[in-house]
Amino acid sequence: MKSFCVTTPIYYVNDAPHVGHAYTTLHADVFARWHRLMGDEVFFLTGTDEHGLKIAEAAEKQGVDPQALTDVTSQRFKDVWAKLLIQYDDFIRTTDERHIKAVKAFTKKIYDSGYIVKDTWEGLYCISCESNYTEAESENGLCPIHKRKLESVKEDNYFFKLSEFEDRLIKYYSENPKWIEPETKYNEAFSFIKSGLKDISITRSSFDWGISVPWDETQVFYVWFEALINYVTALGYESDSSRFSNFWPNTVHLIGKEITRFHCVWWPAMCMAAGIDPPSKILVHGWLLVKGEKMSKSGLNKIDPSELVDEFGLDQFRYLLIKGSPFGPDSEFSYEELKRRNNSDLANNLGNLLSRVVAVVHSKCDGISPKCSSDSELKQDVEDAVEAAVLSWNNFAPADALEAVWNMIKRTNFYLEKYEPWKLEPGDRINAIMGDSLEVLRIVSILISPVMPTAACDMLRRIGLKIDLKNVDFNEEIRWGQYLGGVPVIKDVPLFARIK
RNA sequence: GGCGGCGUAGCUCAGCUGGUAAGAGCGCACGGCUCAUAAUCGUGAGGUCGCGGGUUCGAGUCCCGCCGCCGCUACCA
Repeated sequence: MKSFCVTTPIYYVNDAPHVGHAYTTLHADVFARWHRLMGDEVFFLTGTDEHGLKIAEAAEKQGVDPQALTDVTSQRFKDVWAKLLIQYDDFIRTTDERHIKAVKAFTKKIYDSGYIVKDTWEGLYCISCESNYTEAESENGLCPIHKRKLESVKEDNYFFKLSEFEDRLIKYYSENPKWIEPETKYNEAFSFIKSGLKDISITRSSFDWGISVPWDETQVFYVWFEALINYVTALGYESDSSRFSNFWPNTVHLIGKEITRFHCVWWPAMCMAAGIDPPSKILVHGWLLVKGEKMSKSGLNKIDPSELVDEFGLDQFRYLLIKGSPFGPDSEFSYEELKRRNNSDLANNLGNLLSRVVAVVHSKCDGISPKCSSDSELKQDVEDAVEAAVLSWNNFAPADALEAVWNMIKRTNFYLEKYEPWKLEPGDRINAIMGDSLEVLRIVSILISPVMPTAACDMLRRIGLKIDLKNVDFNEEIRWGQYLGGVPVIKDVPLFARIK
């Protein structure tokens, strides 16, 4: 059995879940569901990142314990994922005891190998921004935003000797040209590495909401350095070697483009330092833009995924998010576009196809489905579409996979128009046409099930089938000619409602 | 400043190593149909492929310059 592991970033709990988070997590979910459908052993990991200064400050402001605060804010993510039917196998929190233990083991290993050393961090700090700046960013020693003088700050910290991994990273990148996709992000990270790497400060001593350094209790790890380790924590690093070796390094990380460097430069070096292989693949996606602006916590353009689920329906929202924004480039996200796509792709094409097929079976076949024919003229188109969809799924291009499926749907609407079964007298001809149409619907429902799990089941129910999609031999089930008919076809409300 | 990307029909975008008459979806217009969720099917619109040069028998597709937008250029979740 093949294994497949997919991860999302762990989300910083300072931020309320929005469609941007949902975009990443939903992609991970459909990839996981696709691989489960293929019969692979799947591990889908997500979670929350809960340490760091910002959380400590927020907790203090509210007069609560940071752990109590993150218990609440972490739960918000779980709630949204439940609403979106995100089927993760594990939800890790960086405040979990298992993570703290794994971080200590992981970093101790690096420390013992001599790749973590103590040094002094010096930098420029803006009190208004509460953040550090580099010489290059400062404007004559002034903060580029507040135009006030930057303070020079010094702190004794531990440093990760990233510079020592330059050659190994270059070698790794050269030997694995497809390990980061899209290619532009690979190039970006690679050129960053080739331009020379500096050591990075990985601990803080000015606050204590973090994981303490095992060999120096006066310091805690910088959130990023610690957070990345979650990926191996959950897979059983130093705690479950059989699971770990089963899923690592054959793991796919899904990330947004803003965190490319941490994942594509720091993380592989950290793995090398700790003596494990880097992950096999990192997929970088762009942003969802609202009127050209990134949807983010700081902007006012945050969109709550729950509201869209309420508006469009669960499966509709899942489809719209996957189909509307290809994985990779930035893309515009608008309510108008969602509505249009919902009405044309879902209501008019797929939903209406189901309705008209069911209606004709009722009016011409007494509501009992005919068997499909083995030599339908639809057969070749369907087989081509299946092949294209499978290829796209395996290339992590779910929007393209859906496109291929919709070609089958359009083809079938055309097929009905061509033979006008509603005009024919009941008989073999009608039976063949309707049986073939039902067969397409059966195959469609299997192919869309990773994206629209409940709609897929509902379609199967309506065409009189009881297929447990959790337990099918995909290659067997997807072949043309399995719709045997002879079962009642169910009339019901439209599968997908039109909006306004 | 350095490196890289983008600018194709009203909208969102495909167009790999240059070569059948510039494409798709949506929207729009007209026509057909009436089984279906005013759904579906057909036809169409006539876009200087950012601008200006160049290479070539032939260039969205290669080269140069220009304009506009964007990303990366180290510690922001």
